[in-house]
Amino acid sequence: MGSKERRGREKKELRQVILDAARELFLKQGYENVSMRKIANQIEYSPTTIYLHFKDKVDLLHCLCHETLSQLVKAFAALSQDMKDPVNCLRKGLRVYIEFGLKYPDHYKVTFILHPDHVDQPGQEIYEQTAAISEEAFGFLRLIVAECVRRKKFRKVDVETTSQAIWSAAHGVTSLLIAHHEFPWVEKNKLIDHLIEMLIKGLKA
Amino acid sequence: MGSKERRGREKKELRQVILDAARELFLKQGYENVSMRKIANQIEYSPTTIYLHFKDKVDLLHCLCHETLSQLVKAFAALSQDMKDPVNCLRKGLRVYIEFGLKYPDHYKVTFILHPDHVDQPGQEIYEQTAAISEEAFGFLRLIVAECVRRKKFRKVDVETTSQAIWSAAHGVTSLLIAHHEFPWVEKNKLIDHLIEMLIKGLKA
DNA sequence: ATAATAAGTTAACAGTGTTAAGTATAAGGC
DNA sequence: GCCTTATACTTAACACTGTTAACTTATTAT
Repeated sequence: MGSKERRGREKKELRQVILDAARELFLKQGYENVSMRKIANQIEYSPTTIYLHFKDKVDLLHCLCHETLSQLVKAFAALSQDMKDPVNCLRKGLRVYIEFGLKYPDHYKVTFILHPDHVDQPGQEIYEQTAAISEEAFGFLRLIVAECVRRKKFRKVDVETTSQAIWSAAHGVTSLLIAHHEFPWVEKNKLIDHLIEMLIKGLKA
Repeated sequence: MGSKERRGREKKELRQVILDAARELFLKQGYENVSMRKIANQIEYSPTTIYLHFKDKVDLLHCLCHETLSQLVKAFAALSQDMKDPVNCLRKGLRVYIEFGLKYPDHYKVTFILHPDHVDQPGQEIYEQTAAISEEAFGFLRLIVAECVRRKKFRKVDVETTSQAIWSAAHGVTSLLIAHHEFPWVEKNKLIDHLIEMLIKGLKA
């Protein structure tokens, strides 16, 4: 009867329980310092149960990554609805991006810092999915920059080059703050704001 | 007599052999995928011999970073001799930094990208050394930016914050060009120049 | 020659990701 | 009801990992 549906639902629930436990542990202790056994202990199942829901440890991280990337895209989508002030939209978008990275450093690492060739094998489903959603996210930046140029808020720069340069800068501060936390950084919000304003001033008409 | 010196020299030689093997393996397979046993196999010694020269695996990575940073510092030192046009000096310095990364992507990866966050344990000798040489390299950038502000080529920005923001941007484009080779980048020199000019325009008085 | 020192090794510990084989339990057909 | 079959989950094991302690071998100094 409906028992099949119930079992399928229970399976999905356990899957989510694993994802939640894994995310919490990854964020608290770092991906490398969390073992499958630790996750299993947390949810009070045997280690091998995880393998009934995920191919391996990397797959687990990728699913988390996909979850959070989707959130990033959603945040961008919400932002680009209101394009009355495209420059401010860009400002907010960059903030969202950088803070996303700082909030989910492990996810950011896998998606944007680690050599994708090491982690992903092209052709794998999860790889294509991640690539697609990344492209979708970058599309928002391209859109906003184009709007800034179209409305002559920015001087007549090449949209693609500018978008890539802006992404580079945003990625730079995000990844450095994540990876080199031993460096004597100035107050992080001050640094981020300064970088963003610098970029925008460098583009203004 | 001189036998003590010879033994000391032989010890240093083996140390360098280990470093070279480790760098090659780290670059080819990634830090996490290279075991002490793999390194030991490569140099045809037992795994524990490495521990006679390095405290642990992280120490090994730190020493490699130190080597790379020294090279970069030397390049910067040559540049900052001629400070007649500080803005152009900054331009050139950024070019040197980015092209250093693109020319020696392996070195750059190990030092600035691969750098795992659990590596840093304040109090350790090698930590202090790496921190010192990083500070030295960064000092050149700080110096140039300060000079730009002092001579009123730049508006009155905070030197430290600006320097950190500039480094972030330079690191961003370098690491992305290295790591995300599959992304449809515009012509790389165009991208680099555009970013540099954007930064400088955003700072000009 | 003998004692001391250093270099390098072997064996082991406690941990890792992952797989194959086994067990209990629930579902479906008769 | 009973039997078969599929599912959920566990146990045990494999081949690794970084690292330490104890041991052996070789070289030096007295």
